[in-house]
Amino acid sequence: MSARISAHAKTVLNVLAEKRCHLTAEEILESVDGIGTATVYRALDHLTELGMIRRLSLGKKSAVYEYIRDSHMHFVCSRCSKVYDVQADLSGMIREASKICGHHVNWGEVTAHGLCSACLAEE
Amino acid sequence: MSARISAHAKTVLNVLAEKRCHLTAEEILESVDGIGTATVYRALDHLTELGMIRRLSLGKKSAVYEYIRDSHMHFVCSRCSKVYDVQADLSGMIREASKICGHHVNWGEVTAHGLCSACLAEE
DNA sequence: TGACAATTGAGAATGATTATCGTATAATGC
DNA sequence: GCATTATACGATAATCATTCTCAATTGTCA
Repeated sequence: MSARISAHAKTVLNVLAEKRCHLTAEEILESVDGIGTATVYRALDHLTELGMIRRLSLGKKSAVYEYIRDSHMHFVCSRCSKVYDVQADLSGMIREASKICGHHVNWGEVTAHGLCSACLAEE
Repeated sequence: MSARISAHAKTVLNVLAEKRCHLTAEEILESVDGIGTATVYRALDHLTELGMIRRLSLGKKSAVYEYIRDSHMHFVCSRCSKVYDVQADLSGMIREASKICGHHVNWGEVTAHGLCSACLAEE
């Protein structure tokens, strides 16, 4: 893996950095212009390997990618499938996990599942 | 959704309960006999909705399912993609998350990513 | 400039999951 | 027990995200 970042990969990175949220490959594909599908997927893989973005599998659908900014967790509604960002400092938990599990932990992913307040109100 | 569990769904549930680990739909399909693909997927969906098993998207490949037993987290090696179970009581964290996020949290999923000790040794 | 490596896009291929649909089985009312 | 209805089933087609292939283009650097 080379550490070089092609112009197209930079564009993809900028999209993720500017829209401050998780996007699917398809959403990224729509917001850039004149970049092919394979190239977007390749850029996402490359940036993930470089540790500049993260890939998350939150639901049954496509994976989402997000620019690494601050430590936060996700809440996924089991009913409407909407994903919410939840600000929470996970560093202590990651450190803890690292100690327990006996492997070298780079980062941690915390996802809460349940019923979001909007869906709860409807019921 | 009916709360009834068909004979085939019971078989699927038993497989997950006996092998005490996360299995893909395909692995389950292989270890049962005379149950069609669609039926296994239907059973997995149904059991997930009933809250008897959990669906996890841990890597880039297929989803895995696990019988709900105790609270633990997962470690996924970024190099070999192997998944390790890590015993850790997450209840405190879930409670915390519930408070912060303002939604109704049913369960939480914690996944650590990094280099497993086996891969670390090889490098 | 020339040679070799890396990147690209179009489209085919893959692989997991879901939908369809005719049949089989189970549940319910009588 | 029998008729009626709802559910579950399997085979297979369809879908959809993602990856692969490959020829063409572009970038790198001596």
